Amino acid sequence: MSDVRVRIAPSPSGNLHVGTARTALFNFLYAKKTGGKFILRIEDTDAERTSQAYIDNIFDSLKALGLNWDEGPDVGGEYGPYTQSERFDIYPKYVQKLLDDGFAYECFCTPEELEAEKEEATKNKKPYVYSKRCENLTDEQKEQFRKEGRKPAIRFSIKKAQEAFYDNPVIHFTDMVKGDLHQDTSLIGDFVIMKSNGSPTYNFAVVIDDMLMKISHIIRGEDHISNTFKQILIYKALGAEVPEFGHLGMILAPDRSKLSKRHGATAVSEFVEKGYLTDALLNFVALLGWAPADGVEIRTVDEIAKDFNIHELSASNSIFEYDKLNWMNSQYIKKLSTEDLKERLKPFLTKYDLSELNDEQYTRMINATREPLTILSDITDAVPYFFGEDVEIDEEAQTKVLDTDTAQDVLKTFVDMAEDWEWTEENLHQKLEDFRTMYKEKGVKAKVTMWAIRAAVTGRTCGADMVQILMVIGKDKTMKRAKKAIK
RNA sequence: GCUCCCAUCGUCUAGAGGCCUAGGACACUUCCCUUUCACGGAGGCGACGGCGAUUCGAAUUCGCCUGGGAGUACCA
Repeated sequence: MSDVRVRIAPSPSGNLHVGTARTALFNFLYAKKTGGKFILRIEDTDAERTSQAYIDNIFDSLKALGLNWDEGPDVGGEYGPYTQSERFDIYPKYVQKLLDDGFAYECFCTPEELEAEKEEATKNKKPYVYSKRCENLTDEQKEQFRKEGRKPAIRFSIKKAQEAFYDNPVIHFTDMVKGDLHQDTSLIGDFVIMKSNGSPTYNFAVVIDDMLMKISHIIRGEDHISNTFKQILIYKALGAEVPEFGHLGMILAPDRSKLSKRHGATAVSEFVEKGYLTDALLNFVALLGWAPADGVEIRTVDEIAKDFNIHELSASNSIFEYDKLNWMNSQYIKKLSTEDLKERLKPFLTKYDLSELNDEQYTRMINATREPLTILSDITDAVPYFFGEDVEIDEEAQTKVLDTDTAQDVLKTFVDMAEDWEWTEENLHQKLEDFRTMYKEKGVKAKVTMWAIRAAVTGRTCGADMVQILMVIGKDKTMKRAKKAIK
């Protein structure tokens, strides 16, 4: 078996999409599993839509996901350059070869003429297939067009290629995930491989690049299936070895439409900004189409790679549901060390003055509030009461708790007694327990007792463990807030 | 319109003729734990799109229908 070489070839017309990330992951896994190479190629032939910011975003996102490439624009490699726009000078040679071998021809049709053909086809409810009117132009006719100032595009002759390599116009290939796939080539129009401005089209450039980069397996979205037939014909016409193909189902939004901006985040970087961990995102996206044999869903890329088999991927589309991603993210957050979490949470705490807390207090706050975090940004609204002298009392805490006679009584007693308490974790734990017991004997439920203190000190009816809160806030602030809540 | 792909709980999936009164995970829900929220633990709800065919036997094979998705550019 020849060396496995797979690639991810994003087009920098946007930030790295989660769908692209999943495709990259499956390629990466395949390379890892087979000991092959994973290559990154930037397909920026459409200068109009390309921007450096997007290229940077693609690099950064892929790196953040840990999908490191063996060859690519930045790291180089034997078969560079790995940026398509830097490869423009190598395509004409292959166009010429196709021209010489009769697999391609010049087309002088104007956009208007092409448009008219298309309209005619739709009017007659016929599928549009290029008329091939330029396939057998005489030299005189070509000369005439050139005199008119027309510049030719180069089209690939589907029929010539088909007849040269297949007995039947219906051609087949075996897809690694979908199995036998077929297409009637007579329905494929002679597509342009080189635009009149001299730049190659996608279908041509990919083949040349994949061929020259010795890509052995092409794993990509199923939206490329129709391209695959065209590309196979080009490989054949060029006398090149046709790689293996594997087409993945698409990722759809919950409404079954294409995952787009209106559904929320679509780019990996957007998920990160929202507080998703790249490991969780990658793990989640791996499960869209792949299932672990042992049922253990939370696993690292290495663990996935061990059991990964491209032939076991699901052939169908899958829907991107936040519920499971959220759950997975919370699981990954739980596994983070305190030190790690402390750092990762800082970007989401910028609205607070962290200098109010020393390291011990900050650590304590994080440990006390980390449990319910689904995404890192949840921390923002979970900790306001740890900062500032006073707290904002929310409505529920005020009316349902602080306004009650019981709460007022509890607070008065608390203020009296706590004045003498030694402010250590162990002691507070004991004192509060005794406090609850005392009230329980008066017929006040433990949680009602605690609610009063919590409402006064945090302004809320729920939150982190009270002992931890008191430890972080300190005795002075606690007493101050408690007194303030007493009417 | 035409072509191609796909089709198991709401979602992600296991299942490659009898092991399936269809398994797991998320979500939802009940209970337990508990100073609140949560976490955790134990349960529950919940699916083979329809119709034919093959077979002693079909979620698993075949056909048709239906539904969903994709492609149909001198975009990638």
